[in-house]
Amino acid sequence: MSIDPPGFELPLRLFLGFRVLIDELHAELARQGHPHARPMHGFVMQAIGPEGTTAVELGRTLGVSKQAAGKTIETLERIGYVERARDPRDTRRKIVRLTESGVDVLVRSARIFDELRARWAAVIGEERLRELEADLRKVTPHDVFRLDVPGWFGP
Amino acid sequence: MSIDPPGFELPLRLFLGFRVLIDELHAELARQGHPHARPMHGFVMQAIGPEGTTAVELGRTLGVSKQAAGKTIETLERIGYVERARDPRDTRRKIVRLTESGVDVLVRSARIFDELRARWAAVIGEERLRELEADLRKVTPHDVFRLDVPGWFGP
DNA sequence: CGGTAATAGTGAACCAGGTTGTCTATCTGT
DNA sequence: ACAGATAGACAACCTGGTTCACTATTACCG
Repeated sequence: MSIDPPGFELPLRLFLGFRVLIDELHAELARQGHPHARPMHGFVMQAIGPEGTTAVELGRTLGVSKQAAGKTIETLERIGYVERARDPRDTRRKIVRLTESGVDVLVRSARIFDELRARWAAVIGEERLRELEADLRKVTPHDVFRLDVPGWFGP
Repeated sequence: MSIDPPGFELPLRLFLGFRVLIDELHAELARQGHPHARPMHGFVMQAIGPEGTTAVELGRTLGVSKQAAGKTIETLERIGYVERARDPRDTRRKIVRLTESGVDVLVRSARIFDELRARWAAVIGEERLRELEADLRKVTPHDVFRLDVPGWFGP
């Protein structure tokens, strides 16, 4: 009744690879003065983008409810990665923008990810790593957001 | 201020690859009569194994507290994938075992994962897929459980 | 122009899963 | 035989998700 045919390994390895990168990213971010950054914050801030967004818009891009997006924004605001201001042309809207600190996280994350990628390249070879990325691109959706990072555990 | 250097793509693709497989697995499981199965259930049931475990033991293998393991077991019990019985030789312990239905999920999951893997092989080639798995094995931990699937979002 | 409909944000109640702390019941070992 | 370790359960709390309900504002249209 042993259940571990080849098919089981692939998703596991993909997830472990992801986890290794994310864990090392956040260990390094903590060392660099961002101990409060959480895995999803990077994704969310990436989704907010340089132009800013609103809760509804953010919810749509991330594939979660506007209320969930609102809560996440609140958290990011509390940590100081984001700030909100009313839109003068539509006073219902509140525009969410990255603060300097928020941008700093993204910039550092980018640098750290590059370093981690280089470490992988040193282990398996730059050529193989490029192939790996190319292959993954072929079997994954092109729309890179809508990860539903939050939510794929739920109902 | 655009932030998307090469380093950002790798973790994203790994995660997307994982998500695609998991989502398709559960879509298919739902079609095959297991609409209540959740992503983590598979991992947990895999960790329970054919011999059965206890909450404490399960917590240790998964890398979560015994209470968390206990809650998950409760959920699995409610769905009917697992059943508990006192250990006659140590009446403190409650041994958790997969039910027929639980085993059925694992068997079907294995089959579905194999099919999904075959689909990927058809797209990128069996050879490249084997290389991809081999490369990931080199950069990920060998201990395949202790995913901390639950918990890597938290503090 | 004014009334209806759509939209943005918020709050409340709930759920899943995680944590820690505490408590009881049951071994285990000296 | 008793002290200490262990298994399980319960409570309180956190995060991040959901839906439902409500207000305030804007947009559309007859």
